[in-house]
Amino acid sequence: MPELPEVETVRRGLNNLSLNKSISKIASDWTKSLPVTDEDMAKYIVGTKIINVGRRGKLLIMELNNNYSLLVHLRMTGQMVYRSKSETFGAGHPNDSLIGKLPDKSTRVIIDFDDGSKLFFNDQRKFGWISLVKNTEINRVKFLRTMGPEPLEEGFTYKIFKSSLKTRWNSQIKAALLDQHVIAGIGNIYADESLWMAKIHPLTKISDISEAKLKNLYTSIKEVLLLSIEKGGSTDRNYVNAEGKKGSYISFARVFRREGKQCYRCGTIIKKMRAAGRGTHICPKCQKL
DNA sequence: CACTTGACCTGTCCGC
DNA sequence: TGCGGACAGGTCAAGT
Repeated sequence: MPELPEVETVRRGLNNLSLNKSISKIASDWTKSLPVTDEDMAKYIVGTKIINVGRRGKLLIMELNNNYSLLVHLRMTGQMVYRSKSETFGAGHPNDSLIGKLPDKSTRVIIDFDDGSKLFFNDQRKFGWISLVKNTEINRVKFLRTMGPEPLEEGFTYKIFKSSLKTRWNSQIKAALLDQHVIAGIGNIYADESLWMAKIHPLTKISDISEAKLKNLYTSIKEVLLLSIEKGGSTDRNYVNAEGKKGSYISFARVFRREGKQCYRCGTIIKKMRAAGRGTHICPKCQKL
């Protein structure tokens, strides 16, 4: 689920809610969700505070005040939800809250703060994880070391975009967009959205894409990601922000999950197909191979 | 090298 | 209502 806009929304929420509170406890009932020994938890996590939450691609980086960090990957169904001491149910209007009382059956990790508030890592499918890393070692984490450029950073020029794509010049464009080594943070939703916007068929070989269309794609990626952040991300199924609320981008989506409906540009019926092994949505008229 | 498949998990939906 | 299979937003390893 969570791609760059969703992870960025969670990051912002956690930065507002969870900083500078002393961690009194951290516990998990599923080892793979928190591959940290009890000794290391006691030594490096308990008693520390989160002083900043950063992001690289789809990875959250929660910096502690002891030169260690917790890396959080939400994968498909992960959630990081903060609850103050008095909150049992989600804050705000019930319509934008997806989850109720916590912990629930998908809660994998609970972080307790000394003011009685808690941070819940929920993850239905158990693919996500929270790991502990010394700050000086972060750059050596392979996943981070080999990650492609951040599409919303200033340094992400068209030139960088193109040279990054050159590493997979003979690949299909959608497969390359999903590859975190090429560009960080794009997943199935925003790959479909940006390809629709740039009028490129997902199976097109990159070397066959015209310079003009490639430039459109570069612009489209940034536009789509920025719009989604503005809408608080996409809640297709499980995704919620740090307050447990849904994002609204999905109702603005141009093609994703719009199978059988009309293309907003030309009225043609949106088709679902497979590309890069994933469900893929296209307008057959706008996006020709 | 590029692409596909399977694995990691749980839950939901659809057809019979 | 029950059951089997397909599918779900991510990533990696192994196979073709």
